[in-house]
Amino acid sequence: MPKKKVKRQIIIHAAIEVFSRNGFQDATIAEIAQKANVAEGTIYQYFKNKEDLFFSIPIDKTKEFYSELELHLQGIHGAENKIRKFVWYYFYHLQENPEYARALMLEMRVNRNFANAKAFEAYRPLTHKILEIIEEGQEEGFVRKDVSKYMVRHLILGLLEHIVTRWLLKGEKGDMLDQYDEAVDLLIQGIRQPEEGKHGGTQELPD
Amino acid sequence: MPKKKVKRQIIIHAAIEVFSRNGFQDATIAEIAQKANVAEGTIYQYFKNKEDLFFSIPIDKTKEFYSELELHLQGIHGAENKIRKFVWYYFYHLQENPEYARALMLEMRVNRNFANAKAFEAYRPLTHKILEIIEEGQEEGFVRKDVSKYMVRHLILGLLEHIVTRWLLKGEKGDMLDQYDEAVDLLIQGIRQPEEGKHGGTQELPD
Amino acid sequence: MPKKKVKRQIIIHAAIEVFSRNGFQDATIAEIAQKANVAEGTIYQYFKNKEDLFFSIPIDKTKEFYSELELHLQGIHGAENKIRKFVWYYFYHLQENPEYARALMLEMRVNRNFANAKAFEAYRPLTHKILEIIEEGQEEGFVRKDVSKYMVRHLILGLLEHIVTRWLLKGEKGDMLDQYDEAVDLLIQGIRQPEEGKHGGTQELPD
Amino acid sequence: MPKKKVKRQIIIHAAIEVFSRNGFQDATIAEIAQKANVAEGTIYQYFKNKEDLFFSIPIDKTKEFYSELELHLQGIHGAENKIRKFVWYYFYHLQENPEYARALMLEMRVNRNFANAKAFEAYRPLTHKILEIIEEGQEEGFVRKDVSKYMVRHLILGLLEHIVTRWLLKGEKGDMLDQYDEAVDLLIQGIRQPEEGKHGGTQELPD
DNA sequence: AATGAATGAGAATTCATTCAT
DNA sequence: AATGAATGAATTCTCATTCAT
Repeated sequence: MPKKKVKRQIIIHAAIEVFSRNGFQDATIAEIAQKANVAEGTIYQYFKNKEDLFFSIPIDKTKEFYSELELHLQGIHGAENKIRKFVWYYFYHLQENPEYARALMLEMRVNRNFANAKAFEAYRPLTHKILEIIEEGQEEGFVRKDVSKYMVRHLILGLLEHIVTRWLLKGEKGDMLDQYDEAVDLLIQGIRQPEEGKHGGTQELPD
Repeated sequence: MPKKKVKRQIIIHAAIEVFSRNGFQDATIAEIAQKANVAEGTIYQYFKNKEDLFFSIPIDKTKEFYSELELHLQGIHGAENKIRKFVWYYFYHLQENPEYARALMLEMRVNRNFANAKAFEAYRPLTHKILEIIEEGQEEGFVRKDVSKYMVRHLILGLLEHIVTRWLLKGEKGDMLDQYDEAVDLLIQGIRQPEEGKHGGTQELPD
Repeated sequence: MPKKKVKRQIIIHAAIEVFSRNGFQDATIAEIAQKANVAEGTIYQYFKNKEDLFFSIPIDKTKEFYSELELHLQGIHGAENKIRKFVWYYFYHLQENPEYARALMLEMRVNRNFANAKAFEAYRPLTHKILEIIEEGQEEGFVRKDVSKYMVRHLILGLLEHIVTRWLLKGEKGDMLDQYDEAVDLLIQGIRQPEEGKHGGTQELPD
Repeated sequence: MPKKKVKRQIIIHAAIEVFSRNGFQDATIAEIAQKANVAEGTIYQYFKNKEDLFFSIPIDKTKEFYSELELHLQGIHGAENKIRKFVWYYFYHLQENPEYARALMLEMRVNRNFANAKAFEAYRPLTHKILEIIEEGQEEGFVRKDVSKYMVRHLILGLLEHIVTRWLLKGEKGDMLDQYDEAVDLLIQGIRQPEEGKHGGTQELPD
């Protein structure tokens, strides 16, 4: 790896730690620089400003997340299994990278500028992947077709993000993977195409 | 209402607007004071500090949210209908109060201190309510019993929060209630107790 | 004088000293604050920023300059005498206020933003006054009419500014008023309407 | 020209542009380096520091100014004509080199260190030249002898600098040479030795 | 000679909070 | 109770200069 890239990585690594511990606003460039063993000014050689550094985190980390996810999905057939794997890997990866998880869930996800930033682009492939799997599932007949694939994705990501967020706010106690079975169970049942002649449809809301 | 209470309300109202527009860190006491037509010092007569003011928002607003929700749930029988109503009202109320929604979703929900704050207490009845309904559903036999009620709640709140958050970040465009039907449909299917002899259980994850 | 005004004056006073000693760029708010015996933040209660403070100097000081000049011109008749007085007072006042002189000549006068600033407006009456006197002189028949009054002003102000600037750069040594006689003599001869049948007009430039 | 000299020239050229556009303080070595197509470090091979580079501008440019002026003065007889030529060339040259003019008038001329710097030495021949012409004029009997030659120079340079400075601050609009006729007219009348029996001397200032 | 990455001192500005009136 | 002037700590970012390659 070229030297320039290496130092960039070192800074990003330090940034993840500091941002994740203190949040964007309370993190200081001084501390990041110290952690990265570079002068404060050096950071500005690599990143335009604090926000640029902040948004560079997901770019790098999400690429890593995504490419590893692809690996894990290799050789798996059927949307159901892919979704199970996706859910499992989601928990697994964020649990292994709690600082990245915190930065992502507690900072990026609710940042007003994130959606505009180039950082968001890096996030795209990931959200697109799950959509692809959902589409595949709908074609297979496994996933409900009467509900938009986007809503299906909302259900999946909503549950995952909710669990991860709570885990983070509670101090990362316990093993998130313990929740894997129930979570995936609920999701699969929620999104699957009911077999013929199942239950009698949904009731109308009276009010 | 006593005069003291009124001024407190005025300040909170101004705070919601300012916090919601700028986020916690970028909101200034000066602006809130101006909006509330009081001197900056006055705010410190009613609230210990900026964070205290911030966390006082959900206390008041959530009480309002909760008591109105109770009203809407009056006379509704059966967990399914109650859940439908809950979902509907959740969307409805946050859509009607976008500034509160923003403060709640983008600021409170991910704030490290929120969970500890007394503000969180105010939030309890609400999250407890949905849990109650889930329990009722499990007793009725409508909601799956093989999955923890907490996980069921994660599914419901996760989806709702996810949809609301996206709506906020996208600039509050469109009517969230348009998504109500699909959302509730997915949820209900996901959490309901399958009838006897339905599908063949969940597959095992191969890997 | 109201308290607020007083403190403003104190700050401006400190600012004149510091700006004049170090120039705009090398002057620091910290030093000005210290000299004024206020906290750094206090300065920002009275002035928008460093430049605003800087440009506030001439506003106040020039008003003072102008009103005293008016006093000195009281009771003087004839453009010639008024011009003599103007020149004399110009030297006198700047010599008595060398810090203001330095700020004005070495900083303001060449500042790209000065012309746009509101500070420039304060300067107007002064430059307008001399124009008025020139006009009066032209009506009297004392000042040449074949040359634009603006050019006449350029001649007068050019000489004065040049002398003051050199005096400042040389370390404010000596008494500028020693140069008064010669300076005013040259100026008067330069701008006066020649009597009939004087010299043979100007030669043409050969090249 | 040796290669070394060429690169020095390139850097100075870039420096003139950047200093003149931004002023000394706001000009950056980085930008100058970029404009000159050299690395930042390279500049320090040719100049001790930023100020040294800054003060090197007049050295080179003034030599150029001076040698061209000498050329223009060739073959001109009589102090009056020489002064006319000097004035004309002053306007002409600075108008043709507005960036140099800006650096000279708005930066050098008021710089506290300029007078001490070696740069000032380069300026000498120029100011000495005009003094020489004035002396010649006094010997000829064309220029007033009752006024110091230095004051005469103040008058001339004061007017020229004033006009050029205003032209620069107003955005270099219009042709300065349009002002040549009036300017030189005023100057010539101001400095010329009055013929016998002219006006009755200067009045005394009453106050 | 040329490079350009690294440095780190330095300064303006903001703003929550206090407290005398 | 209300005010709002005063505070000063705290932080980002810039940029001239150096020096190893």
